[in-house]
Formats: sequence, structure tokens, C-alpha cells
Amino acid sequence: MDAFYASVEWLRYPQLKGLPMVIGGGRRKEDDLIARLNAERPERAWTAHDLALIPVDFFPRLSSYVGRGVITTATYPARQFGVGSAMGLMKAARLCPQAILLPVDFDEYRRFSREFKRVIRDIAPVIEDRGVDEVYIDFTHVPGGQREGGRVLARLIQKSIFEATGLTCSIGVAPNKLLAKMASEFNKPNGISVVRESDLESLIWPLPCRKINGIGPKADARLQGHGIHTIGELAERDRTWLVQHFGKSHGAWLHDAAHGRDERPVVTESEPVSMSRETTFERDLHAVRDRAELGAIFTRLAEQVATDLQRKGYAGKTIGIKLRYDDFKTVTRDQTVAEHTSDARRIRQVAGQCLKRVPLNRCLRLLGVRVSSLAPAQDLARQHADSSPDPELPLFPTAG
DNA sequence: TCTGGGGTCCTAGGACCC
DNA sequence: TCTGGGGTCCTAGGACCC
Repeated sequence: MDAFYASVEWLRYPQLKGLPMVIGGGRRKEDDLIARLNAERPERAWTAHDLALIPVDFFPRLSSYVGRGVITTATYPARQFGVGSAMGLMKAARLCPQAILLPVDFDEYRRFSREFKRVIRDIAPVIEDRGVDEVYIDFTHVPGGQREGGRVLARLIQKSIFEATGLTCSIGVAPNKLLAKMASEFNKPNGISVVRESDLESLIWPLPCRKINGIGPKADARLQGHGIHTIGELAERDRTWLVQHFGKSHGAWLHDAAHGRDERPVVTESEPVSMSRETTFERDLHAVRDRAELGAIFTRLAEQVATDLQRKGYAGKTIGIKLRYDDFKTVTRDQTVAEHTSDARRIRQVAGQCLKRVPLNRCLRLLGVRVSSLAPAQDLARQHADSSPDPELPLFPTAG
């Protein structure tokens, strides 16, 4: 999806289009726009239907932000001031104080996410979820999926998404996921790009290695250290050389990726591996001095994970914590227990055991609780019934 | 006045078992 | 007395992605 968060916001607030705008944070004080409008602009009774009428000068500015949030999305006019994704909002406020600041509204983004995915699934059912704003689609067996190299189907999907949501997207069509992901970047926004195997040299090899999904800042820096800057330069290296310098698995993958080879299937369904909740405090907290506050946050995180597990129907048997010190160093501890659980008190209890194994002499800025080794709750219920038959029940209660 | 939150996957060492 | 060869599970950290 093109500039997904910003585009969803523009559906509600079209008056903000073209302005420098930043989405991020969430701890700003003036979160409830409507309540504030009625208090400060009582000339009319504002309702949720009037969002598009809110005067631009009413929106909070980056300069008013106080907190530890980061930018999740910056619009192009804001980027011209040097602000960008992942930058701290306080720093961004120095660079572009007049930019409009909207808090993230994940519920709304998720709502549109479900909607655009539903539209795609109705046309091409084999899709793989890649987060809130992205999917892989297998065109192979969709009727008409091969016409004009996939362009016809891609156009249909774009048109259907726009009609259903008012949002635009960019689609890359290619023989595999690796190339399709890169192709989807070629023609933004609202574009379609078809990349064939024969386009490798001309379209892919000139790109920087960083454009390969899976090469991040660390791997890129290492490659650059060997004088490898483009995918073409990476493709020139012997497979054995890459394996020697980057390990058996990673080296072989780098070689394949540079040659546009990728056999991964489009995976339509998968089980979650872990669920977690974490929070960065408004100010650094000390284990002793702020014991009560930390304890309350810790309990709340455990309750939130428990609620998430129960809502989604899972239980886990590895419970862990994550904490980040004031120097930004992060540590984790986890412990596996005999029985799967989704109980808040049990999670809190085991997480508390984990906390005892970690040095607490420094101030903390973040605390998190995680549950992994998940299993669907219904499977566990069945296994439990199998292994411990209830004497009150007949031995052969049901068929199958 | 730096640096979110929720994930996945990989590696590597140690325990433990056969 | 001087070092097997799997295999699995657990734990901690880190890279990477959206």
C-alpha cells in the first residue's frame, strides 16, 4: 500500500494533504480531537462526522510534542526537512517544528488492512500476509493471471482496492517473491512493474544491495567493507567466496539472491510463534526507587499478553521478559514451564522469576513480557482430555 | 531532548539423552 | 584417561522486517 498510514489519515483529514505531516507517538496530551474542538471552538457542535472540516491550524504541531516516540511515517513535504522513519520525535521537532503531528491509530490501519486484503483474496485467494500494509499474491493459477505478464490482473486488483477503500497500492509482478518485492518499489505510487528473469542485469543488478529484502544495515556495511555496493557486484562474487566470508547458509543465500533466485512459496497460513507486550516508560525507572510503578506496569503487561493469548486462542509454555537499560542495552530472560498457560497471574509469576535473574542496578527505560512455544488452546484441551480421562465420562464418548 | 512496538528467523553453547 | 556422534530442547542475543 502506498504511504499506508498517511493515506488512511488523509481519508479522514483530506485537508492535510500536501502538508508536512508526521505520524508517530501516542502519548501526546491532546489526543481526543473532537472533545478539544468542542471545548475550544464552541461555535458549533462538533461530531465524528466533521473530521474533514477541522481547520488545519487546529491540528497539533510537532513542536508541542513531549515524549519518547519515534516517527512511523513522514510525508514527503516533511521529509524535505530531513525528518524520516524511526527518527525520535523530539529530534524531528527541532528539524520541522511546524509539521502536523498525528498519533498512530493502529485500530484504524488494521481495519483498512483487513479490507484491502479481503478485496485481494476475493480475486486471488493465494495470498501471504506480510504485515499491515503488504502481501504476496500468487498469480499462477488465477484465471487471467498471465495476461500481459500479469499486468491485467494487477490493474484489476488496484482498481478493486481503490473502489473499496479509496487507497492506492503499487504492485510488482515477478517470477518469485524476492523479485516481486523489489519490483513493487519501481513504480510508486499507484504503479505496476513487471520484472522478468531476463531483466535481472538491467533492472536489478544496478541497485544497491540494501534493496534486497533481508539485507539490513549490518550486512550491507559488511558487504561494503568488501567493496560490494550493488547487487551486480554481489553477483560477481563466487559462491564459495561468499560462503567463506558470510557462512554456509547466509553466504549461499546472498549468492542466490543476487542472481534473482528464490524458491520460497507463498504461504497462506501460519501459526504464531510468540506474543508479547512491551512499553517504553515516559521517564527511566529504577528497580528500587520506582518499585511500585514498575510492578504495576509489569502486571499490566502480563495481563495484556494473557488477554491477547486468550482472544486469539493460544497458550504458551515459555515465558520471558525483555528489558532495556537507560544506556539502551537490551537483555532478555526466559523460562520454560511444564504446562502451557494463558493465565495472567501465572505469566506474571514466571516473568517475575525471570526478572530475578537480571541485574537491576541501572535505570530501566523499557520492560516487556513475552510468551512463546505457543499451541492452540483447543489442541491442548484435546490432549489434556486424551491423557487424563475423566472418570465421570464414559470411556468411548464420541466417534472419531 | 536521541533511539516504538510487535513480530520472525538464525546462531551458538550447554544440558541431556541414546 | 584424554575425548564418538548423533539428536532435541532450552536459553540469550542479534539481525531484520513492517
